[in-house]
Amino acid sequence: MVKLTPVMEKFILHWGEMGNKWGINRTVAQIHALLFLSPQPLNAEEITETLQVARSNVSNSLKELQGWGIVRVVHVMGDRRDHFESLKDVWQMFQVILDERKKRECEPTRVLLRECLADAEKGGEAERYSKERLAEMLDFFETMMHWYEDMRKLPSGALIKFVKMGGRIKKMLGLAS
Amino acid sequence: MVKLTPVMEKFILHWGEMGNKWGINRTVAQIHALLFLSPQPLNAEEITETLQVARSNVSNSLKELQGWGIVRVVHVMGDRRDHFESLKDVWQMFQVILDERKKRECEPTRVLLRECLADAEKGGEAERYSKERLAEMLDFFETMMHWYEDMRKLPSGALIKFVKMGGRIKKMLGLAS
DNA sequence: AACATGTTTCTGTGAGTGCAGAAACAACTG
DNA sequence: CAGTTGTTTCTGCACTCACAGAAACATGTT
Repeated sequence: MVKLTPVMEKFILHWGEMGNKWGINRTVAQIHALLFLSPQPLNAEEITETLQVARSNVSNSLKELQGWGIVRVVHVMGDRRDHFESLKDVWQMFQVILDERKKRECEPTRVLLRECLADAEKGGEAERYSKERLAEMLDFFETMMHWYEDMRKLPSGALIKFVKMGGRIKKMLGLAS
Repeated sequence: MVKLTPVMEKFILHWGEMGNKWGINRTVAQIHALLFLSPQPLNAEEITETLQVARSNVSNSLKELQGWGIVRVVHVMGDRRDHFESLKDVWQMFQVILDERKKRECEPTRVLLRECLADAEKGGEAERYSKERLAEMLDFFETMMHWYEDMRKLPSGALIKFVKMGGRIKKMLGLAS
């Protein structure tokens, strides 16, 4: 049995709320938080007991987390049950989440915007204004997505260094623009 | 009466779905999409008719959108009703949305992480591992938030230029790191 | 093959939200 | 100051989603 410390409990509950606001199921987020804070991989049974949720709920949520790619199965010697562990590297974790959201939500929007623009061509004058607005929207999406892909490709060390530069970016831009 | 073109309808429906996935009420997102695509400001009545939702729903959603700061009231000569218009600049719009989500969701998380770390100090050995993990998480949040604030401060032209540089960033980093 | 252990899918219930329509409220107009 | 028009808040229903528990399904063991 995993005994939650007060800090763990506090964080897990908050993470659940957060997840909720960003469109992620509360239990899924809680399990993620638990695994993130757990020094060892946990099996489904332990998660069930610790969070006091139904076994089936745990099972489904774990599948969801594996689908996102931030939790994976590992095995413990002498125990045939699956154990689960979260990515522990925060940078990597958010990178994976962003990748996934980009794929699930941004790509389809980009596709739809392209379709809309194509349709708008045929719509003549009636669609003129929409076309303008949606073209800007599409440009925004494509720009941001490209930019993200470029950043994504950097070796993670470089990316972190870059982000941590913070204010100094300003000067660089002064030169570059 | 505002007649929706096929393109408008398509986009509005999609935007509603999208909003949903990111934790934003469907009607709120739809109204936003409608105002975004509308060449003129619309009054609540028109929105009601166009989207076929209850008047009260429109009223509440508009208030929500104003709370986010992406829709504002304007007045039309000879008409005492409020009219509403969306920000039209996509960059500005997303900046406002990000600002708001940062304020509503990231700041509180940062605060909570700080509290957790303080609590963990008192927890001794039992909280050691949690403390490590949460410290990393906090570092991530603070780094990203600072970075965002720095970017935020750039004149918007510079920011856009910067993002559009895309791949060339890589070279700059080569020099800078 | 029976049993034991673990996992997944299915089903029904409950909680939370979204939303329509009514009622209350405010602001103007003649 | 009655009447008109417009806005906001309230109330309750409906729908969705989350989730518990049961049932079905696997896999391994003796």
